[in-house]
Amino acid sequence: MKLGRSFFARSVHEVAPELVGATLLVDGVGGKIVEVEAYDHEDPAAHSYRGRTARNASMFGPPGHAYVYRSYGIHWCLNFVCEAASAALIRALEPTIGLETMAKRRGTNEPRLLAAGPGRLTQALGLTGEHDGLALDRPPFALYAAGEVEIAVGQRIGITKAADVPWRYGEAGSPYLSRPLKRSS
DNA sequence: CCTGTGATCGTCT
DNA sequence: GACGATCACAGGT
Repeated sequence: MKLGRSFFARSVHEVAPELVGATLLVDGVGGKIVEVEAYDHEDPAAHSYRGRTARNASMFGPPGHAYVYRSYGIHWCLNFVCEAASAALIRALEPTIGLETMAKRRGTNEPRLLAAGPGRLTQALGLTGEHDGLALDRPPFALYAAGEVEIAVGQRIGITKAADVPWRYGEAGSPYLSRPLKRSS
């Protein structure tokens, strides 16, 4: 089942865990989402926390669109916009389709290193700032609902503000996570 | 396994 | 002018 705008027009805290196990393709290349983090409007760690700016405009747009931003001046990071200026950061994929393309873009043949981390993931999928604001239910994006997956929960990675909340979700035991997660539900 | 560091630059203060 | 929702690599345990 394809994921459309209605799927994303909810709280990011509902949407983010449901994205674990979903399939994400960009121009037919991608795999299974295994790691996601939630960022909401009242969250000091969220880009939308201090209101709308040129960079975060997509977070204030309609749900079901991409928010892509540059990280550390080097990498790109992909988010799925949810309701109320919130977004889910897509942190890791289990590569399934287009392995050769991803390996070429990443410069490695190690499957584990193709998309384990937000910067690696965007590089593997060929995502850049040009994809910021694009709808997720139209090409080049394709998104399919998750099957049965055991979810693990933990603290978000790489932030200093609100670092304590358990808003990181992943597939328990997956070797494709950016970092391990403890089993929970 | 772990910790530390450099790269690199747009964004916001 | 400081600081990142990161990554790769180096070195020590």
